[in-house]
Amino acid sequence: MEQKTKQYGKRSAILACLKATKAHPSADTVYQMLQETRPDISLATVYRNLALFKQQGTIQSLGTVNGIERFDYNTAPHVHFICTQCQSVIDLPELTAPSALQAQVEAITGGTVSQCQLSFTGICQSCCCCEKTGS
Amino acid sequence: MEQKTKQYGKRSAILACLKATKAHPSADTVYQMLQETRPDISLATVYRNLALFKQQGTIQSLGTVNGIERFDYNTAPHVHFICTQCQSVIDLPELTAPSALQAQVEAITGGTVSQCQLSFTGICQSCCCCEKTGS
DNA sequence: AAATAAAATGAAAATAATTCTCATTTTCCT
DNA sequence: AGGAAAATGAGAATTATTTTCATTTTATTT
Repeated sequence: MEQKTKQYGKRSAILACLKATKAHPSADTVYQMLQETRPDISLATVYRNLALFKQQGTIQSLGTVNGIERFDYNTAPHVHFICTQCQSVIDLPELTAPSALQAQVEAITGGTVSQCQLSFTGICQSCCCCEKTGS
Repeated sequence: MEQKTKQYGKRSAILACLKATKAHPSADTVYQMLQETRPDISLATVYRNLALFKQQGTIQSLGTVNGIERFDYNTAPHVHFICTQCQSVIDLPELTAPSALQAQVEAITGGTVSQCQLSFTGICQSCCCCEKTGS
């Protein structure tokens, strides 16, 4: 039993990374964030584990922003604001997602609802003012 | 001025295709739907024009379903149900999108909202019953 | 602790949706 | 009609994501 660096715990490191941020990161962003503390984790492993967490329901996908999938540790229904310019995603905890409609949706469609997504897309405050330099 | 097949009107044919369907098609689906009547329209042109329409605000993107972008001629805020099994997207006109929240979102974020998306994800009725054959 | 099976990983190749290039065609304007 | 500007087709390029497979790590059994 030689003294060697712990090689495992990669899965939980990836999950912890998502838990620690509010940035709703992409797979590549998670990979880059981990590079500093866990350079032994490859991008493929990040992809694999994010897919696993998503399938398990441990995390949530917000869908894609600019063609890149974004993830959220918070699986409770909540509202997002997505800036199409800087691609930032922020939570709007002040507003409530209409998850109460889920029963109605199931009644209307005859299907089963597993997720509710409410998102507002636009230009965030910092991108707003930067834009005005164009005139 | 020889009698030749009309080569133009491709742009409007693409838009008309979107207008005519409730299927919220992808670029490739639009291309395939057009193949029958307008085999002179290439896939690149479909992509180009969908991007143009989207940028103009003529059409809307629902985001991606299974990694593929889906489009909607209806730009009014409305609710979608997305089946993760068969990838079908249906409108739920019975329910209203909470676009009234837009002012609140702008007040909270200090940004500008251009789009509101409310979607429920799950398994649709036909996929529900098919699933049960597994036991 | 040793042996074995099962799961996870890295590196790089493979996949596939989308975008881009550029030569050609079509449309628009006078 | 003539020329500029825009649109298009074909295919190459791009790129996020997935997959392959040999190797390493973890779990299990004794």
